[in-house]
Amino acid sequence: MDKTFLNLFARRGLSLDRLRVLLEIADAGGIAKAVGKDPVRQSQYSRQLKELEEYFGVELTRRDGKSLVLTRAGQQLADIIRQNFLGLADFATACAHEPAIFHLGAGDSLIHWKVLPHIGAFQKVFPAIIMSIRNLQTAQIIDALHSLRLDFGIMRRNAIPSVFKSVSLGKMEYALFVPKQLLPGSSGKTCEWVMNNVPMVAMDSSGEFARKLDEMMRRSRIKMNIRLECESFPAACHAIQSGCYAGILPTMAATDLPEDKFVRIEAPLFKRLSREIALAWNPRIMRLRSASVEIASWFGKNL
Amino acid sequence: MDKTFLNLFARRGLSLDRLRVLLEIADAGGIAKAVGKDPVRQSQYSRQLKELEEYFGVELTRRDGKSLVLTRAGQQLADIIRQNFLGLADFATACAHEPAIFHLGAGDSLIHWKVLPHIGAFQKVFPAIIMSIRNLQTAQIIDALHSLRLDFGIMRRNAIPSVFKSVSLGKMEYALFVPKQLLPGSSGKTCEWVMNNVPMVAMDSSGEFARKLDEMMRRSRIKMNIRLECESFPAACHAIQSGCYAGILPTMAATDLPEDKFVRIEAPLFKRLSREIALAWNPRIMRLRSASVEIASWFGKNL
DNA sequence: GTCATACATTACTGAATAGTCATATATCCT
DNA sequence: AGGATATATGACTATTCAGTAATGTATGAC
Repeated sequence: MDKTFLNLFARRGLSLDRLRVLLEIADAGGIAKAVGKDPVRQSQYSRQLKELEEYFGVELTRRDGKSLVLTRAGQQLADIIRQNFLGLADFATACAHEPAIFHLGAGDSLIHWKVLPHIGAFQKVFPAIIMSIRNLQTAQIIDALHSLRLDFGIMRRNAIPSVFKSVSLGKMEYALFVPKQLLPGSSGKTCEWVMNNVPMVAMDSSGEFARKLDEMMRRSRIKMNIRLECESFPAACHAIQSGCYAGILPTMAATDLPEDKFVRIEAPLFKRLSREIALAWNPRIMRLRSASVEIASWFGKNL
Repeated sequence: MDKTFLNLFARRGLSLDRLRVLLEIADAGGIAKAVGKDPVRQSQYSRQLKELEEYFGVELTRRDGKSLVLTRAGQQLADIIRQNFLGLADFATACAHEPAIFHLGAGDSLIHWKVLPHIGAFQKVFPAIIMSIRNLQTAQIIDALHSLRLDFGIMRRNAIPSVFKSVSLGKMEYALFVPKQLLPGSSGKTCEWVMNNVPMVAMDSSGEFARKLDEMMRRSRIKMNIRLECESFPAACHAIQSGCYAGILPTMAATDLPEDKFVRIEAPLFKRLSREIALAWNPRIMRLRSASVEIASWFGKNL
C-alpha cells in the first residue's frame, strides 16, 4: 500500500508534545491561560506553536487583541488532535485496567432531578466507569459536544443540532409548588391567586425558560409577587422548602417537596413551558469510545 | 475540563515514531518485512516496540514461529494509530494544497469495465483528488477496509460485512461471447453448442465466479471445450478479441467486443451467475476524510 | 504617554529518543 | 546437528525536541 504516512514523517517538526500544546492553547483560549501559573513556559508554548505552523505551513492562530484565537485551520487541527488523543488515552486506560472517564454535561435541574437520582443504579451497571458530571448551559454543552470535550449532554430536544444523535428522556413539565403554611383555609386556591398573593421565588437566568415564562406572564397579564430571585431551580427549590416562598419548578422537584407540607398546582398555563428533553452525543464518540454505546442506551432506558 | 490528557503524558515513552513503528510492523507483518532492505534498523524496531509495550503495560506482539504477530491489543492500537495518522495526514495534505489520495480496491473486471470507463468524468468533478486503484480480491478488500488502508471497495453486495456502508452499483450479468469467425453458417447456434464445439477460454481463479460456474456446468452436464485458462476476465477478453476463443464474460465487456465481429449469446443458464455489486466503505472513513462523502455519492450515481 | 498584560524571539541547556553496530537468542528447515 | 532467518539485547552516538531565562514587541486601559 502506501509508504506508511511518508508525508507525515518525511519532514520533521511533528511531535506529540507540540500537538498537545496546540490543544491546550485551544482549550484554554490563549497561551497565558494555558500555562496558568508557571508563566515560564509561555515562551515554549509560543515557540512550539510556531514550529507546528511551520510544519504544516499554515497559520493556526491569529492575534485577537492581546490574546490569541485559533484560525479555522487551527480549530480543525485541534479537533483532529483531540480525537487522536482520545483514542490513545482510552486505549491506555484500558491497558492500565483503570476505569474510563465519561463526561456528561447538563443544566442544574436535570443534574439534580434527572441524573443524580439514577446514578447509584448506573454505578452498579457500569462499575468500571467514572462519570464526570458538569453543570453547563445549553450552548456550552453543544460546543463541548462538537469538540468532543463532552461525551454526552442532556438538554431540550429542540436545541440539539441535527449533526448529533440523541435519545429522548421524556418530557419536562412545570408546576407551581406552594408550602401549605402559605395557603389560608383549606380550599383550593387558583394558580393565579397564589402567584399574586404569596411571596414567590423566580429564576434569574438568561435561559430559555425565563424568557418563555416572562412572555407568558405578559400575555396573560399576571403579575407575580416576586420576593426572591435564584439562578437555578434546585436553589429555588431550597427556598420553597424553607416554607416562605412559592415557585414554579419542574415537576421532577416533587421528590424534594413532600405532599404533606407542599401543594402542587398544575395549570394549563404551564403546558406551554413544557419541553421534551434528550440525551445528545456526537456520533464520532461512538466510534472512538466503544463503551459509550452501552452508556447511551442505558441512559435512554433508565432516565 | 480534564487536565489535557494527563494520563497520556504524565509518563514518558510515547512518541510518534514509536507509534509509527508499531504501525509499520503491523502492516508488514513482522520486523524484518517492515524494515525491508536496510536491516540495520531491525534492532531499533524491536526496541521501540518493547518501549511501547512498556509504556502501555501490555503485550502488543507475540512470537509466531520466527516472526511476530500482533496480539489483540496490538491490533487495536494499530487501528487507533492508523486512524490518528490518517487524520493528521489529511490535514497536512490539505495545508500543503496537495491533492488528497483516495484508495479504491476492486477486482480486475470491475476496475476495467466499471471504474476506468468513468474515471475521466471523475477527474473532471474531483480535480483535486488522486485516485489510487488497486486490484485486490474480495477478502483482501474487506480486510483493508476494516483497517482503513482502503477508503473504498467494490465487490458483490452479498460479500459486504454489515458493519460497512454501501451503495449499489447495479447488477453484473454474464454472457457468452463468440467471435463470428468461429461460428459456421449464419444461423444462431445455441449456447451449449458453442461451449461444446468452439475453443473456450476459462477463468483459472479460485474466486466465487469460478466455483459457481463449475457447479453449474456439473449440474447441467455441459462440458466446456476449454483450450485456454486466464486469471482475469480482462485477460480472457483479450483472448476472445484474438478471434480464436469464445468465453463467458461480464456483459460489461461488450464495449471491447464490437458487434460486427463478435456475437453475444445470453442464456437463462447464466442468470444464476449474476450478482449485485456495490461500493462499500468503512463508516469511520466518512468522519475522518470529509471528501469521502461526496466521492461515495458520485460513484453511486455514476458507475 | 505609562503601565500592565499577552505573545514573540533568541540563546542556551538538558533530557528523551532515534540511529547504528555488534552480538545473543529463538525458530525453522533439511 | 548445522545453517539460515527473525527477533532481542546491550553499548554507544547523534539528533531532536523540551525546558528555562532574558529580552523584545504588540495591545489595551488609564
